[in-house]
Amino acid sequence: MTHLGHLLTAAPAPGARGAAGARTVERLFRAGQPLFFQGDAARHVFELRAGVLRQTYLLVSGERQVTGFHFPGDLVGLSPEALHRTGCTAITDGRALIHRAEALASPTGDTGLQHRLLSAAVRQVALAQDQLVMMGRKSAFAKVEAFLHYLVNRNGAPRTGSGPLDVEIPMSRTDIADFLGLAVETVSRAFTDLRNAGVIAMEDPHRVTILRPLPAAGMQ
Amino acid sequence: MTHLGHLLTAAPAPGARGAAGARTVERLFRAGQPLFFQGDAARHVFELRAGVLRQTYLLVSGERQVTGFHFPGDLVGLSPEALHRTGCTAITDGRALIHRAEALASPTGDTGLQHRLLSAAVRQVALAQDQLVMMGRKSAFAKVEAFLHYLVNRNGAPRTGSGPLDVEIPMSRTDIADFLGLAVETVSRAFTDLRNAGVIAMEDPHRVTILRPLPAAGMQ
DNA sequence: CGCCTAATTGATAGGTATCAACGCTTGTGG
DNA sequence: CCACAAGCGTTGATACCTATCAATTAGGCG
Repeated sequence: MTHLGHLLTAAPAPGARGAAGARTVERLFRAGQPLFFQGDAARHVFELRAGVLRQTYLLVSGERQVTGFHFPGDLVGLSPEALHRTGCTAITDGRALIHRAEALASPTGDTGLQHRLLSAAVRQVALAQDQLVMMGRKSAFAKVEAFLHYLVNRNGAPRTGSGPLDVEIPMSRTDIADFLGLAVETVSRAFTDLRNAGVIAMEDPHRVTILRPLPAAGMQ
Repeated sequence: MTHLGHLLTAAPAPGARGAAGARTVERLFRAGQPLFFQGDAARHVFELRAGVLRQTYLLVSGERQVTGFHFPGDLVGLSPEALHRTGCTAITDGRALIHRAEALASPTGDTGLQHRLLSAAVRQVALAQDQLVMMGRKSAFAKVEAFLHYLVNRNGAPRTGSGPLDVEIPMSRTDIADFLGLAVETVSRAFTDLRNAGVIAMEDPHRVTILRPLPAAGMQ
């Protein structure tokens, strides 16, 4: 896998209403509001500036798979087809830049955006792989443990060494369950077990403190 | 998600030893041979021409997660970091074009390759999502069933309507197990159950025939 | 031939999905 | 202001499924 991460940081993001004109607009959204639905025409790419998004895949059986959560800095809405394969909904209030799809592939388009796009796509692959590793864990306990690790990394935590670490959990237990392929009750029980085991403290369901360092996700 | 799939087909692949010079070389590999290891410097991107690859993520606990299988046409080896996050091994004999990483991001580089690269990355995201949906299935039976569906789609099968369909399964039961997050025995039992249920016929472990149409993976 | 790996089948214990009930908060309407 | 409904999170009981250990068979290879 080739090193492309520097592209994201090297290319400055264009202003929402800058010289680029009407190609890019900023949009505010509120918690619970959908950004696009599964099956919609994929005409825009969203550059998340604030807030948390949930990407879901619906099955004919009615089951739901959360294929990812998105945090500020993520580019969302890429599709290999003309239609969205997944739907995307806001978990919290936030805002995003909306880029028109035409600017993405055309040679006359924003090459800076194109590079960031490639970088974002490569990063999305890596994040999906992380999720696969999470879901591959045998026990529900280990899955939720890995999920907390994932949250810490994605939230851009200050990495305060080995001390206690507060973690915001903006999504619901149901979202976590559909993310990890577990039942809601199992996720809830796993949190309780983590608390009883002294790994975390739980002030409320959406705010926990990691007391012991979590096991490393992979092989260093 | 923006429509980018046409880029892959629109841009002709450069010849292995064409005018581009020594930037791209072709490499033959044999079954079992590693293309790169987890932790290696990510200096090349592999454009698979023939054969099947297995991408794996090793955990410190010794567990292994297969993060994907690759088939001809795939671009393999992209990484958001300087090092490979996963290892890649050949399951069958095959061959691949090896592109140097420098040509990928530089403005003077092969723009055709860059576009194919973006398209491939977007496709990899979609494939990883498919895998997530597979792993999210509750029962082992449904997981293996979805895996067969996945294999049919990825092999570029002729799609002969509703008739019986032969499926090559180049990977081992262990690979499938680590791919789906199951135990080897469970995968083996699922195949047996599928045979007993009349869904498939199994001439040998690596060659099955789908007798009944598999349930659609998602929501159309 | 003997060793090794892969695949399969059996038996069992353990984990998780499922059904059910409860407390809590939120929001809505009387 | 209060009553009620609805959603979310948690906990309990139980049946089912799967991981695990174990044994067997078949095939490849030195």
